[in-house]
Amino acid sequence: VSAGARPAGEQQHGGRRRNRRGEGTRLREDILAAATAILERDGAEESITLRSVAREIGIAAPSIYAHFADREEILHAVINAAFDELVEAVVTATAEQTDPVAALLAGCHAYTRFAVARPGQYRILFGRTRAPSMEAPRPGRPDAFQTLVDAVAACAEAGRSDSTDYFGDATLIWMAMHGAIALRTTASGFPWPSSLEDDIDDMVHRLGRLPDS
Amino acid sequence: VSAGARPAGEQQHGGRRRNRRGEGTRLREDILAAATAILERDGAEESITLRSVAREIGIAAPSIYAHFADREEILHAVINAAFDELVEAVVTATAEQTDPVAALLAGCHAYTRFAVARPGQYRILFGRTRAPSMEAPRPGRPDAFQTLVDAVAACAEAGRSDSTDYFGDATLIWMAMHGAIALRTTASGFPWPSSLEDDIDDMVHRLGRLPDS
DNA sequence: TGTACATCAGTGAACGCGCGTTCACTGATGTAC
DNA sequence: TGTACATCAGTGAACGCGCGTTCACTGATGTAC
Repeated sequence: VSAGARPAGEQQHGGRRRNRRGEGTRLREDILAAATAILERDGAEESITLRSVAREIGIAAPSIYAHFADREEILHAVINAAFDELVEAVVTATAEQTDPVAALLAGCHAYTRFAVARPGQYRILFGRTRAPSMEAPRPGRPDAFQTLVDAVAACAEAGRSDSTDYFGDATLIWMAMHGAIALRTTASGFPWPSSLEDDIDDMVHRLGRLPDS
Repeated sequence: VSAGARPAGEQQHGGRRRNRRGEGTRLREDILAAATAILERDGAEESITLRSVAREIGIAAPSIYAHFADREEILHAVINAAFDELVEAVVTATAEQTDPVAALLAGCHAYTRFAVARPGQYRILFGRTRAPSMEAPRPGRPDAFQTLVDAVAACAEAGRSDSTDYFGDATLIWMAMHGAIALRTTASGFPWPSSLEDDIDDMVHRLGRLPDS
């Protein structure tokens, strides 16, 4: 096949243009984005393979080795990116509210929204056999769980919650939210009597000891 | 190698004796038991393969086809067996108590105990992308979730719970329990402030609207 | 301005592996006569 | 009681597949002179 038989710029692997010199790191971002897209598309972390990622981008599988040592390193990068986004969403939503109860609820809703909007990423964060814990974040990075504890504390100190064990009650809220999210995803045939958002509200009110739920 | 070189009864695949005529169904049970053992041993449903099961029992992989149509059918059988055991544990524990609050708590603790004792089986029940729902049990079989709803109702009718929405509150309890169990398994690095059993108690009390938690 | 050359981004063929599944078979067990 | 034979439980070799990873390579891009 002569070069002229192809429209200008079309390459073998799906039309991707080779990066110019010095722009090699762009492929790294493409790989990460492709891995995340695959994860979101079919939900299973196992479908992120070197070959599926390469196919998605339109490159040859070995090209990935210039940017990641092995498959596991791609997964770690996906997990870290997802974690960063989740933390960002929770922290921002909480900080936007001035009323302490509204702040607590906003943080919890942001957490839930992330999980519902990106089930694959949420699952790879908290559905793995061994998951990254909510604590021990990278130093300097805000901590989503501490934000939740602080939000409960703020409610109590404003007289809006009867909680006396902020860490403990925040833990209960986190667990309950996770269960609500996970079962909604998983047991989709169950006749859920109310919306997920309402369930989260109820759980936060009762487990966070907010009066008049 | 002459037959005499082997101790009597020793077979190629790990010493398993061939079943006698009419006892062919015994291999079916062996396959199920092996699949369950593998699942419990390394937690991941993907490690149940025709070959790993065959290895575990000491047979040739194709022998499985006499008893299961394909790999998926083995998984279904494992899931059904696990579900039966879970339901049995919950229903029995609930029925053993006469006090309604004690009955509700006993059922929840039985659920939790099953999940902790058999994490692989619990996970294959409720951690899959598509899981069997708690409702729609096989006809004639007791229903674990209905048991939970009834237990909440019994508490309310005895004046021991302020619940007015038995189904809804039972759902919240189920979700919260699931979250507590799943995160304990998953985020093992988290500094859990209390025991899982205490967490379950707190959740049941607050979500089931039992006074003096 | 032109050209030789180093560099960088990426390729393509090949490897060994474990998998689900198929196929033609074997040989011990029990039964009919 | 003895023997031919049907049946049943299971075997072993082979298939095609997708995978992670390795290896020697290619050819466009930019730079030094």
